[in-house]
Amino acid sequence: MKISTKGRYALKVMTDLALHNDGEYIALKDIAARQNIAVKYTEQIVSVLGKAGYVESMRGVSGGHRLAKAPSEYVIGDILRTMEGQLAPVGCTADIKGTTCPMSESCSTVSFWRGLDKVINEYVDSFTLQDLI
Amino acid sequence: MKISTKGRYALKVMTDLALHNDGEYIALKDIAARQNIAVKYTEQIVSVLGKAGYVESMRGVSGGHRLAKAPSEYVIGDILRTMEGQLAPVGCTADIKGTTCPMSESCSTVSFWRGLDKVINEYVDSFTLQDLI
DNA sequence: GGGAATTTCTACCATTTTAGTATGATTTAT
DNA sequence: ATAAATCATACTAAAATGGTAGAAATTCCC
Repeated sequence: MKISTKGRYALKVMTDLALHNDGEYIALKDIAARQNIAVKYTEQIVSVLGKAGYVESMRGVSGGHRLAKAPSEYVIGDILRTMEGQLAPVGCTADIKGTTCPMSESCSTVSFWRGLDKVINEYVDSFTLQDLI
Repeated sequence: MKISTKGRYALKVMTDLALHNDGEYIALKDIAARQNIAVKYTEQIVSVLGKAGYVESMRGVSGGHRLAKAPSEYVIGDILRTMEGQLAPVGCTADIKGTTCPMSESCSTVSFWRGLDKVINEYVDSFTLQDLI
């Protein structure tokens, strides 16, 4: 029952960008140094965030990254789901690839898991990046 | 963000025992067959449940397992924590081996994670085995 | 146009966790 | 004695995790 470092670090990176959200591009190595993450690993994380449209990047000498939107427009749940995939705590509630567990009809634990799924997602969707800074 | 099969199967095993809670010992292979889990894997799970005092076992020909208490006395959160360890979604809130993350003071995401930890544990602690059957 | 700083892309890799399997010993009822 | 069951321990294949490494592409500045 763990959020991987991908999700945790992504949140750190996004809060770092939000705290330096003055329109300038911020170099990856500065973010990595402040958040104590390996530069090369930070690259991978920012790459995913960029493809999701959450950050804008600029190459070259004074390049770097910056937020694409205002901090209040980022829902934390969206960021985590982007990095982690579905936050569903068990596969049988998730409808992954359109397949559901064949026992789900008769399984008395399924509704319990669906409920857990719900409280997790409601929680992470109740915060924006603005709330964290 | 997943509950492992250990936790999921443990809940299945416990509900199976709760549904056949007539004081008789129930053979592992019957549980395994009904719940569609490999017998040998079920052994490992029941072993942990037994060491935690959740099930009573009897060896020999007409042996098996049964609940040690009434279904309403089992808190689901306890069962899951027994199988999975702490349910804390990120390590930095967990105090594992007495070590906390050195950045936790300055990390603005920590309180967010603590909150997630809280809603998860409150949810799983709000159900008993009786509620699932 | 050249060089330096930076992102971007692709591949690789060691360790840990997960989800079992396998083997065999021990206990108990009949 | 024997069959049926739990109990204990070791092993293993596959996947996920948490990174590293190297080089190419882009941009700015001189």
